[in-house]
Amino acid sequence: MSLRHAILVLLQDQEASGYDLAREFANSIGLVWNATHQQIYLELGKLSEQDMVRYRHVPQEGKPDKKLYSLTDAGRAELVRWLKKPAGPARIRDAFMVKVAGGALADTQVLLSELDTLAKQRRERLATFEALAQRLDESGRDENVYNYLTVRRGILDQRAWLQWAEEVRHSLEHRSADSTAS
Amino acid sequence: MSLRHAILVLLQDQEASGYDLAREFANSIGLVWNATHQQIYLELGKLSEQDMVRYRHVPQEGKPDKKLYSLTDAGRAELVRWLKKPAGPARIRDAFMVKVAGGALADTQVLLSELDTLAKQRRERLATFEALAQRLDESGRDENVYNYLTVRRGILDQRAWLQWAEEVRHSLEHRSADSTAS
DNA sequence: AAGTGCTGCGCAATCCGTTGTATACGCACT
DNA sequence: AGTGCGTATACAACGGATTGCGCAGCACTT
Repeated sequence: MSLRHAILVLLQDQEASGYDLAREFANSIGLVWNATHQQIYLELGKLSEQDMVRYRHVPQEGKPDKKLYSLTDAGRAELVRWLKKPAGPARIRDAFMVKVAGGALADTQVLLSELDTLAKQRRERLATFEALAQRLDESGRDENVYNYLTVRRGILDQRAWLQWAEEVRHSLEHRSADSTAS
Repeated sequence: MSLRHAILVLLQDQEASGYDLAREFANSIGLVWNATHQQIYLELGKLSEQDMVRYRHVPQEGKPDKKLYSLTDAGRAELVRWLKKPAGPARIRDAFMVKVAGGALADTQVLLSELDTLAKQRRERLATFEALAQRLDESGRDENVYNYLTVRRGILDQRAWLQWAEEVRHSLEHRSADSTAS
């Protein structure tokens, strides 16, 4: 249960609305921890009840009003406390990998086309991250170490996945050629 | 909601007890989809109510009795059906990565020691997977494609993570040397 | 003799997360 | 004029997942 801590981390740098956070969870941090907007608004509600964050109402023109949240001292303290104790193991739910494992019963063509779709997404992300890494590298290095390392993780992860995808394509195309021939 | 499908995939090859499945979820498949024994037993219960799996009671000596589950035709049909429709995006919850992102507030030494612990686990897994890959490679290649690809994913993933860990160590040790000196 | 760990199954409570629905306005496209 | 998209927040219902607890016997260590 540390969606709350992920939110606190994001609010550490800058104040943000629930909507802003949702976007960040869809991009950068999303590779590491995902959450939908409903979860985020709910958690922000709890956090502000517990005085870990505060918000100020910001009226806008042409757009709905928003609430900009920021950390309180209690929130920062909670974050520091959490950072000290060991993190639990990472958890993943990768349905596509489950499919590959059960591939013997699957239609190879279906798997291949899904692989393509996913590979495309990964390539896009990779490009985004590489651009981001370069920007971070140029403007101040040491100040952004933690952001930089996070982005690097994203890059290495995408590359590893894409390399694996190549192997899969090779194996499956080989297979489908066999079965087409027979 | 496809813990059920992960279970069906595992039962595709061989009959297994809930306990066996739990072990597999802690090892091989665990990298891709995780589940605890309570979840597994619960899901096996539902699956057998819905006639997707059947079980036979196997008394044992010196050990508790067990139930060996296997797929029914309905279960196999459900699996095939599921394999056809596109998988949702992968979801992850990696608390350690959240910590790195929030590293500015963290104690560098704590992060480094946690990194070591995780790296050790990853190295062990990597060794296990590499051994497994070699065995699969030797005994029949094409029959085990899907297992082989799954294991390959594990290998590439561990390697990417370990490479990243090197970068992190480098950056953080540099940092801690700075702060010690100042 | 007591503690620890492995094999094996399971219930109950609670919490987390997903999905569906709702509201509200402006802008762009068709 | 209608449809869809982006900004912005939020509730309700359901189902999935975690945590805590419990039982039971054998093997091995301390």
